[in-house]
Amino acid sequence: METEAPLCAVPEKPRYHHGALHDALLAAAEAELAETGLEAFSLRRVARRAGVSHAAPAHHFGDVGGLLTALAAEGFRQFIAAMTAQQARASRDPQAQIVAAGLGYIAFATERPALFRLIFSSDRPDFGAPDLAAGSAQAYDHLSRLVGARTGGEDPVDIAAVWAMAHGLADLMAAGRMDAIQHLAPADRDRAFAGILARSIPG
Amino acid sequence: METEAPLCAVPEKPRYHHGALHDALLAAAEAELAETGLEAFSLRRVARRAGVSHAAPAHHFGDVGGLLTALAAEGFRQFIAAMTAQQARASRDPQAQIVAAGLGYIAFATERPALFRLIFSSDRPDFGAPDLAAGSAQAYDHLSRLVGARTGGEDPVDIAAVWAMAHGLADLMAAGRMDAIQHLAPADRDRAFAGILARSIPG
DNA sequence: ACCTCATATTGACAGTGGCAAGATGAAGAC
DNA sequence: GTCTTCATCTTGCCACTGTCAATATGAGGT
Repeated sequence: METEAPLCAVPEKPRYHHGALHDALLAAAEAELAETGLEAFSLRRVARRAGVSHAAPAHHFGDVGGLLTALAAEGFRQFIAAMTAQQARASRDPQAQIVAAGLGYIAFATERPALFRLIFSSDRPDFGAPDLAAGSAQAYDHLSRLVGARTGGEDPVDIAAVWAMAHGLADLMAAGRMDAIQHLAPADRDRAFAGILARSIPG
Repeated sequence: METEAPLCAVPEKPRYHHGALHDALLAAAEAELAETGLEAFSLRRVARRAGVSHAAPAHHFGDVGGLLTALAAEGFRQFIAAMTAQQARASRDPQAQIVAAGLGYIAFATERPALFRLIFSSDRPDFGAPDLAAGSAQAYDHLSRLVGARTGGEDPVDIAAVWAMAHGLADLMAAGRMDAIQHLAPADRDRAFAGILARSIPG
């Protein structure tokens, strides 16, 4: 017979045993976070969005902190991906790579402000959890290597300078506080950011 | 008879008409915010701390957003005070003043992380409210003038660079993410911050 | 056929913000 | 003095939240 195997990752029919509820809940949580923001985030709303009972999320993730921890780990993966995406469009020059990574940093914060706040300005995820800690460390290492390629050694202060400049621009953009730059056309904006980011690069 | 008049601003006896509940609630809210953080902030806990009924805060501030708005406005005043306090200890040189303001920025974020997040990384206060908007604008103007004293004109991009560097360091410190610098002795830490802040100053 | 047990649901609990209705008492009018 | 007014504060209620224990379901192995 033709196999009715799960060709689609998200089955349409409401079944008691969902089968892929873990991933479906993560997707619903990410959508919910993007729409309602971190501060209005609710386990029960996520459950409703996924079309599932109100206690299902807790079963898979323990509690709201567990779900946000999983979401933050995924957030760090997307965060690193945003940086590498910008780097791929830039030249191999170490300085250009650092600037590009910074632009990716800012783009992520601007396009996914709630996720950005979850991974950088929230106490609710458990940053000691292996998955999340690994993501966080990987993000730091990524920036660290970029700076190292420029300076030769990996001086923590040099790394902190580059990191803080990118993070400051990103966080202020996510919060909508950079009026002066927010109103610029995208190309002008990126030029302004690139110029600012360059100031933080040692050498 | 001896007058039992309110010599003390905060009466001890529980009276139906508190008299200074507005201020008492603000103080309780600030303490509550510092202890439990922004994400666990609760109107009812504030009310309990102030020794008053659970609905009293809403009467004075409308809703939780109103209380947080008032708290954020007070936060901006303390934020500016933290910068000016550091500036007073530095030389009159424009560059030194900018660095000092940055150190005050960072000190405020480090010592009052919850308040810092309230004014920079929260959607709960109403930033359109007159008091709060004025505080926010005043903080920007403060930094703007400092940069202007250094460069002559007040180029928004120059201001953004200085602001973002200070903000990035402050936010990462408030989140406890700057491991490399967090472990330094206070004096060394300030020296490192001063060096990094200086990189963002134009000229 | 039967059993096992991860998967998901149901129902309850305390806690929360917000609202309406009522209680209190300070301040002014007569 | 008494009476009225009205901001202040409380009480009681509602819907909603996260978490827990108890229950129902059904897929896979024996």
